[in-house]
Amino acid sequence: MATTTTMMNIKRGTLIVIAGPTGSGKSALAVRLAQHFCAPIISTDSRQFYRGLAIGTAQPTAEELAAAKHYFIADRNVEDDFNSGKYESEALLLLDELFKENRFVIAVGGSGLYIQALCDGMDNLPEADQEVRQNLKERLQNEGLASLVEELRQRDPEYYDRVDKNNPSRIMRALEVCIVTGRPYSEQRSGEKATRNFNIVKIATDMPRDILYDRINRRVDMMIEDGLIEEARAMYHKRHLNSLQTVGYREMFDHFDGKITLEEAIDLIKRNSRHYAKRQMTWFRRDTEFSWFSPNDIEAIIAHIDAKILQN
RNA sequence: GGUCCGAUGGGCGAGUGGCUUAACCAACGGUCUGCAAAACCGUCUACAGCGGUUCGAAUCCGCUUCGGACCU
Repeated sequence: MATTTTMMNIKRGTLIVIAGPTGSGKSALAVRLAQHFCAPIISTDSRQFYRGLAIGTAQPTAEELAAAKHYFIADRNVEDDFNSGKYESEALLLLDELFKENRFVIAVGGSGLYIQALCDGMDNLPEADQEVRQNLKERLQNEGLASLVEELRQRDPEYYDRVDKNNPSRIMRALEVCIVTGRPYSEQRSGEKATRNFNIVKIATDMPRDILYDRINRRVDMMIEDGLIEEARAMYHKRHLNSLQTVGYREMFDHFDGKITLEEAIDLIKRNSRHYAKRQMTWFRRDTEFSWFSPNDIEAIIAHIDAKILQN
């Protein structure tokens, strides 16, 4: 389809984005909004995509799944390669279909990078080349981070100036792109937001910190009651997979290894979930397009969305 | 009543005269373009109180307060 040259952007519908820290009531809110706006739901949660992780990633319940059509929930295997770039293209394709039938679609989940990919797009960079990445990992092991940082300095001085030189992940990704494309990483970062053919309204859920932490702690206890231990055990032999580098599973794996007791594992899951929630809030705070609401304040949220729609 | 031990930042816990902001955990703030529930960074200068010794005390001495153990 050719890009429109008319003055007005023709938007096909509105994507209502619900974000917020883990345990803040996003899923339930999304279902209520889905019912109100007659909208399907797509997940923006980087771990709820996978089958077999229903308990530990707090996938929507059977009732929630029945109450609204959900996409990107348990629709692939933990072995499947997936990342924010693939998510962007798959999600856009899906939205194209959904907006044929719906004026509204709800996107809910806590993965900031995936939300960003969906709303603002990713630059056209190559995704991970397994061979190159493996090689970089080995070099990190053998030569140390300093060596990789030095190579990055030579290949991409501009990025070198502003990267976090303590962060192996960032260094390796930048190098990976330099090596695969033969051009500096920073040169290929346009920094421009993609334009989408739908409107976007961003809502974030918030609540007092002590209440949030209490909810997180209690939810972990519930996960244990619901069978998280068994769920993790079933994945134990796949523990090396990226999809299982996930709060709730890593700690259980350590417990299965005998490194920590069950009690310790549970406490660590709580702690790491709280840490995760904090990082999420940092991410969403930075994105000033978000409007923050108590997840229970449905009236205000709907009013806010209605007002936004009128503006568009 | 007596003897002895102890008292360190939110927690734990080193440090026995002069570089320790100890470390670690929690908490708080932040970074973020294909592993993102990942990876990484920053902040929180305490030594029970009072007096003394000393050029200098968390570290030595005395008293006080509080805790613990033991004895009669």
